Amino acid sequence: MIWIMLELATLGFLYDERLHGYDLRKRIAALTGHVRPIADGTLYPLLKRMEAAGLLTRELQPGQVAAPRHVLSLTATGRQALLDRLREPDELFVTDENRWFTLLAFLRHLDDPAAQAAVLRRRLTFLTQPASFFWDGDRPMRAADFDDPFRQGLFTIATATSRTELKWLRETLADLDG
Amino acid sequence: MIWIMLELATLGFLYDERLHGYDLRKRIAALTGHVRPIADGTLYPLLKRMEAAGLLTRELQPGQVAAPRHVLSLTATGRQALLDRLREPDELFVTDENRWFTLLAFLRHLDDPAAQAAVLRRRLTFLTQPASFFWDGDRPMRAADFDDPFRQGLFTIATATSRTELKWLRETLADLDG
DNA sequence: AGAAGATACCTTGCTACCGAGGTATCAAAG
DNA sequence: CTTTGATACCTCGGTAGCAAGGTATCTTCT
Repeated sequence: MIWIMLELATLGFLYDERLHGYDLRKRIAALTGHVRPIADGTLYPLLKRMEAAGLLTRELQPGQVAAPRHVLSLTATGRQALLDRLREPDELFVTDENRWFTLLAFLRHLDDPAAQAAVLRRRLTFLTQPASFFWDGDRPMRAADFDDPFRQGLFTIATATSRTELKWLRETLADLDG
Repeated sequence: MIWIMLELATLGFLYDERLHGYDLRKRIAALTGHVRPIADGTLYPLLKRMEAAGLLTRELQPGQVAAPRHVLSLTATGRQALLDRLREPDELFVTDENRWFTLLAFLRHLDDPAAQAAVLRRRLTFLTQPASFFWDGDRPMRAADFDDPFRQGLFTIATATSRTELKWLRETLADLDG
C-alpha cells in the first residue's frame, strides 16, 4: 500500500508541471524518502501502471543531459483523479502521518475551501479520538504509569505533536470557514 | 517490511509475559494499529515464520474462554534476538516515526544505559540532519516560501515535533550518561 | 431458542514491493 | 584514456501483505 502514497505524490507533483521519472523520483524522495526510501523498482512499475490506467502519458525526450528521458504529464483523467483522491482520501491518509503529510503537500490543488476544510476536519476527528499506546485491560495507561524514560518519551512526544497539530488545524479551519 | 516492526513488537511484548495470538494482536493494534491497522492474515503467518526460525514456541491451551488458544512464549534465541535488534536497529527504525515509537516502547529491555544512549544518539543524528520537504534546485525551501496554508502547516508541525523530540532526547541522554 | 457478537485462528490467491542486477550516456577527475 | 560518479531507466525473482473467506466456541441479548 505504498503505491497509494506514491500515486498521490506523482499526481500532485505532475499537476503543476511535466517531469521526467528521475526528477519525480528525487522530489518524492525529498518529501517522504528521508523517512522511507523508495526503490526505483517500485516507482517505475507504478508509473507504467498509471500510464496503463490512463492517468499519465510518457513522451521520449532524447538525451539532453545524459540518458534519454521519459517526460511524464498528466491526462485530463489524471488531473481529475488527483482532485478526487484529495477530496475523499482513503482512511490511511488521515491516520498515517507520512501519508497525511503527502496529502497536505498537495491539498492546495483542491480549489474549494469547503472541501479542504472537510478533509482537515477528518484529521481533527481522528486526532481528538481517545487513544493510548498501552492498555491495562480497559484502562488506557498514561505516561505516569511507566517508570522507564523511553515509554514516557513516547507519550511526551506524541502529545506534544498532536497538540501542535490540533492548534494549527483549528486555526486553519477558522480561516477556511470564515 | 511491515514484518520487521511486527516482529520487534512481538518480541517486545512476549519478553515480559506469555500471550496468545489474539491478545498480542490487540496490543500491537493499540501500539501502532490506530495509525496502520494490521490484518490477521499478516500477523499469523509471521508468527509461524518466527516459530520456524526458533524465536518462539506455541502451546495449545484448550478453550478456557472461547476457541482454543495458542499461547506464545519466547525461546532463549527469541529473547536474545530482541536485545540484538534493540541494540543495532535497522535504519528504518531510526527514520520512520512509527517504527521508532515501536522501538522506544521496548528499549527499556536493553538493560545497558550506554547501549540505550547509543540508539538515542542515532535518532539525534538523524533529526539534526538538514532536511526539507521541497527543494528549488539545491536550495531547501522553507515555510515562508509557500503561500498555501497546507504546506506551511506541514512545516509548522514537522519543526514543532522535531523540536520537542530533540529536547527530550538531549535530556534523556544527559540522564543516561550522567 | 435463535441471532448476534466477541473470541480465536486459519488458508488461499492476487499483487505489490524490494533487492539485485543490468544497460547506456555524459562529465569530471586522475 | 580510464575510472568514477551522476543521470536515467529497465527487468526479474522471491516474498511479503492484504482482502476475502472459512471454522469453531462461548456469551449475551432478544
